[in-house]
Amino acid sequence: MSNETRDLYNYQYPSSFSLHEMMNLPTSNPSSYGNISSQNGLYPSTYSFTDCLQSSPGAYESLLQKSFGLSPSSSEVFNSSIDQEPNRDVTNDVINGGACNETETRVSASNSSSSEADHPGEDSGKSRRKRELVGEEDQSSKKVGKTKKNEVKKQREPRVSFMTKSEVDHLEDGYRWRKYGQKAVKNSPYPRSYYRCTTQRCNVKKRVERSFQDPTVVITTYEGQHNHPIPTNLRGSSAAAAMFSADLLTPRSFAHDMFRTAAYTNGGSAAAAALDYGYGQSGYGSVNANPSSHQEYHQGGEYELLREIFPSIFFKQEP
DNA sequence: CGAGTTTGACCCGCGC
DNA sequence: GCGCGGGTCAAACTCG
Repeated sequence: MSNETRDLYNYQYPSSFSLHEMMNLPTSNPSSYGNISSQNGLYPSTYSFTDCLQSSPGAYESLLQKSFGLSPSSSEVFNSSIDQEPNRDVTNDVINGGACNETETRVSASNSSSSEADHPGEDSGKSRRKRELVGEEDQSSKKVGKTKKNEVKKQREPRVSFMTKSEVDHLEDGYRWRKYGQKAVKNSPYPRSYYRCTTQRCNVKKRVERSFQDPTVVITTYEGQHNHPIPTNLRGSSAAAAMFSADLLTPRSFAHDMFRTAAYTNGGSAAAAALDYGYGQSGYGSVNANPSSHQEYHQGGEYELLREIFPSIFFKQEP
């Protein structure tokens, strides 16, 4: 694990980590709010979801642009905060959030380099090196993986992580993911699952783990940017697909994740919908790009609710 | 039969 | 140099 990653994690999960304390919110009703936080250092580190809802849709889009880097150069914005103030006290930056929905989400982002992002479709890091070695040197022995001396130091994709209060481990974001690994996390009873985008030449990855200090909190970390549109057949809704812009900036899917979570946890059909994708399949971290689950979600009314809440997002652009 | 999951083994970076 | 832990691979397996 790189220093950068450690910084990111230290930043998010200080030893005294308490979601409620961090959000400066009463613990009696922990599910009645949501926050979006940013670590860019240029904007308030935490945005209140409630504030977003109360403000105009345009203001919310503006927020997304700022906090998720939808404006031209997201990388630089997020990069500086992680590198410059990794130990910043999150608690001090938290804005109080009122009743909003029943999902709380914190978002952070990091980006140590953009070289991979400049070449979407290329694999990164060890796997590529390993494959090259296997292919060029010895196909029969995959254990002979020696690092090439002159190889440029491994560069990372932009990373963004967020915490979501959810019973579901793997939040659907519209993309299709293939699980390629699972590891036990040190000092945590919950494993970490590794997913990769199933689209060819798209090397976006995401890690999903559950906070051991607050098991109701799911920590999702995205790495990289999608270089393809959302599989529309998964959604069955052009409006939902339109939520994701053509530029496919990763953060937009985070927003979508939050909306999804909000919908799933905000209403009577939420539990049933949540059960439909995630638990009850083959266990921890099953892929959930499930058309049927979406349909249930859509028909359950949450979709319409979100359309009302975030009209500018849902109706932003039709391709 | 193809797509996705599981899981043990392996690789590699890092701290000591 | 060694051990640890994170990340990845890939064969075997499951499921629709």
